[in-house]
Amino acid sequence: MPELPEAERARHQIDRALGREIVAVDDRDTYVCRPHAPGEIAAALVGHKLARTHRRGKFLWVETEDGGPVLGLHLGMAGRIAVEQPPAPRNWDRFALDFADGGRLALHDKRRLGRAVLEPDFAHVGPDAAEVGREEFRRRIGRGTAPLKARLLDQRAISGIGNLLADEILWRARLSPRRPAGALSEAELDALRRAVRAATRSAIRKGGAHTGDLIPHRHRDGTCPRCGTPLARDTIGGRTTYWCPRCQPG
DNA sequence: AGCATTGTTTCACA
DNA sequence: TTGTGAAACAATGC
Repeated sequence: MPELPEAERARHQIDRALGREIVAVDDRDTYVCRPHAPGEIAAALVGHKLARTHRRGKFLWVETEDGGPVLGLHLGMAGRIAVEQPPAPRNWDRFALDFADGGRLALHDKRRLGRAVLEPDFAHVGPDAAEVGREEFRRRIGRGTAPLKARLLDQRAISGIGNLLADEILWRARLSPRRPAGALSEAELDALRRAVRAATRSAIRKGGAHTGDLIPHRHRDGTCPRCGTPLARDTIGGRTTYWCPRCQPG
């Protein structure tokens, strides 16, 4: 599930747990908590209270009160954040904080590609896709020979766009996912940025990246919801890509 | 059985 | 050196 809209939703979940004292931490999953050893995150967090949540793209982090340790979280391919008062015991809770009031914050993740880490480093993560300014967007996206879709998925360029959102954005902007990123005009880059913001905000409002207009048609035999042309399908940027060959030529 | 998957990182190669 | 693309990672569902 998780792209930028789901990460934003997860951030709101974490907000519900602010101010409560952490009394226990389940950090036993050494893959999700790598490179930390079991107990390391627990030792750092127990006794602290979560103070403030942040998000850049799909990356989440939480400050603790009085300048205490920072906890970084990532939902990976299938993660969710759940904050529950009477903690419902669940399978697939890969990481969890227990609070003094009996509540629990859990990273629920069937796959184990989610991540919990202390003092996360975002030096290599680009600006948030919904916040990036026009000039910086032109500079970071409109360069190189990589296909446009691959560039949108590159979290070092801008962060937050995943496979579904990328297809939705390119369809809205009427741009081919195969176009070399550096070949776009400034006008095309500006239009693309508008589509990024519009699709992202719409997805946050509606509840997820899967709510896009193109997404229900993203399957073999799918047709363009705008013109009815059968959608093209190929692997671009390492991911399965659907687009309308008529609306998005090139 | 085999392949695909809404993500990220690492490695190989031009 | 830089940029790009493929593979690895873990686990599940079709």
